[in-house]
Amino acid sequence: MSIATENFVKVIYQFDQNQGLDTKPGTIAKALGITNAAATDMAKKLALKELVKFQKYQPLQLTENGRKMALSVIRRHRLWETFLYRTLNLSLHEIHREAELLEHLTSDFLTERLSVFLGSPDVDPHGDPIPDINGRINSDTGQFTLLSAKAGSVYKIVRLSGSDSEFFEFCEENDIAVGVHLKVEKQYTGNEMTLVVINDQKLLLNASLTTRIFVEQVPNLKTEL
Amino acid sequence: MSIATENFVKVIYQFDQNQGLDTKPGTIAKALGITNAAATDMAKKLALKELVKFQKYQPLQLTENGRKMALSVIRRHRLWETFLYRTLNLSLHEIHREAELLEHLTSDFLTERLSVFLGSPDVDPHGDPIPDINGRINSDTGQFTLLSAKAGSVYKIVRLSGSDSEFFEFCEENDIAVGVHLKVEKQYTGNEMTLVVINDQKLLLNASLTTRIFVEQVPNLKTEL
DNA sequence: TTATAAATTTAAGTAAGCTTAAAATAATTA
DNA sequence: TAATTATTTTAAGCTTACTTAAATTTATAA
Ligand SMILES: [Mn+2]
Ligand SMILES: [Mn+2]
Ligand SMILES: [Mn+2]
Ligand SMILES: [Mn+2]
Repeated sequence: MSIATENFVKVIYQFDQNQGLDTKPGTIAKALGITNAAATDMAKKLALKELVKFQKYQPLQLTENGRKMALSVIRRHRLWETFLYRTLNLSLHEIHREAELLEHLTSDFLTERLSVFLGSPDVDPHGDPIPDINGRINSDTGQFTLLSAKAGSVYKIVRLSGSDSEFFEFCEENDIAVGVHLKVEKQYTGNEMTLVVINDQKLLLNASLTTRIFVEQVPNLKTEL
Repeated sequence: MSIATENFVKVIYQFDQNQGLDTKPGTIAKALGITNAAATDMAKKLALKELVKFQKYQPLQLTENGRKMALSVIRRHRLWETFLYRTLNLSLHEIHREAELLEHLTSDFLTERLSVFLGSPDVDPHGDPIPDINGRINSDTGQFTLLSAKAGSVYKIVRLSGSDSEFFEFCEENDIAVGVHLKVEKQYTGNEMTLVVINDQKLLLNASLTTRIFVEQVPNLKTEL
């Protein structure tokens, strides 16, 4: 399938995952940098190919085939990210930018060689789950965002969710990385601000950050650090 | 530029290198798997973009910009081949097949990171020269094909030129590889057959092979092996 | 509830990159 | 040289992936 088609089903899948974000043509169009008209047009064409369910004025939905295609693109994307991060030492935002292209011209053969070489990883360097060869993906991993973390607890960062370089640069500069432990000092619920401590440094994070930093409970370390 | 354009200027460049092969639309068309009409069409369009010089019924020629583009694609191709060969251990024909795609969606940034990681190689695993970042390529390296090698001399294989898997499989099965030494036993000039010895094994090669195996003189080993 | 704004869809059109069929030209063979 | 064959070019048409502009529908606000 074409690059345009692969990108199209991928953004539908991703917006569909982040429940709440609607998958009407306008949303897809903005994400892809095309006009609304083009997105509607594409949706109709992909409906004929049975990749997308299209009903006028309704949110777009993927068919089973569309979902499979999206997961296949995402698998290639995240395997490339892992490879570029580990072997070429690219940064968290560089790997995303390059994988956004490489994902489209990678054969099944190369994809599986990459996977084997990397030891069949199930998360990429951002902590994003890598679908397996059959499109199965590890959801429901007991992770949640810093926004809903409890004050006084220690957590392990397991995922940095995003694609813009500013976010990743900020994380890098402030020791926010997958695998790092942090303590939530206080939740300023009204203003959606969160005070955390990482490596003895205090950081006051707003919601645009805390909703993109996913953490996991660290049971036996609650009082340490 | 588009994938179609990159492939188009690349084959013109390559046919132009192998002096003798003409670069009329029909030749390009066959190489790309498109019709003659499509090749003529494309040639005209690329002439408008000043990548190709086009005169009815004449061989196609690259402009300076066209040549630069071709060399840039070839650089990306051969760096990928080197990378896939060294890190993922793909075979000589697998790396070609994959690089044929990857060459088109690789940013300048990634290209140079690849190059640095590999130690700025100047030949790929087939022995093909890798153009530098400015499009300079190491031609005239004192290499020649087995067809024109002298009987009784020892040579080092420096290049296996081709793209079909059958050729590379044959080479692999018979210890014909870049860096390997061989002795030319006899040249059957009339029938264009060459008898060589590699690792104590005698091999009788026809012209379709000897024209694709490039060797270099090995001055001090003439009598050994 | 109605007016207004926003989003979506339709319509018409474009460029890239192909196709087949026919016409023109060049190359080969008799 | 003339006739035949092969190649190249032109012409017309197709699909994909977009665009802008206008019409339609939905969502929001008065
Ligand atoms: Mn992409
Ligand atoms: Mn990722
Ligand atoms: Mn290619
Ligand atoms: Mn090569």
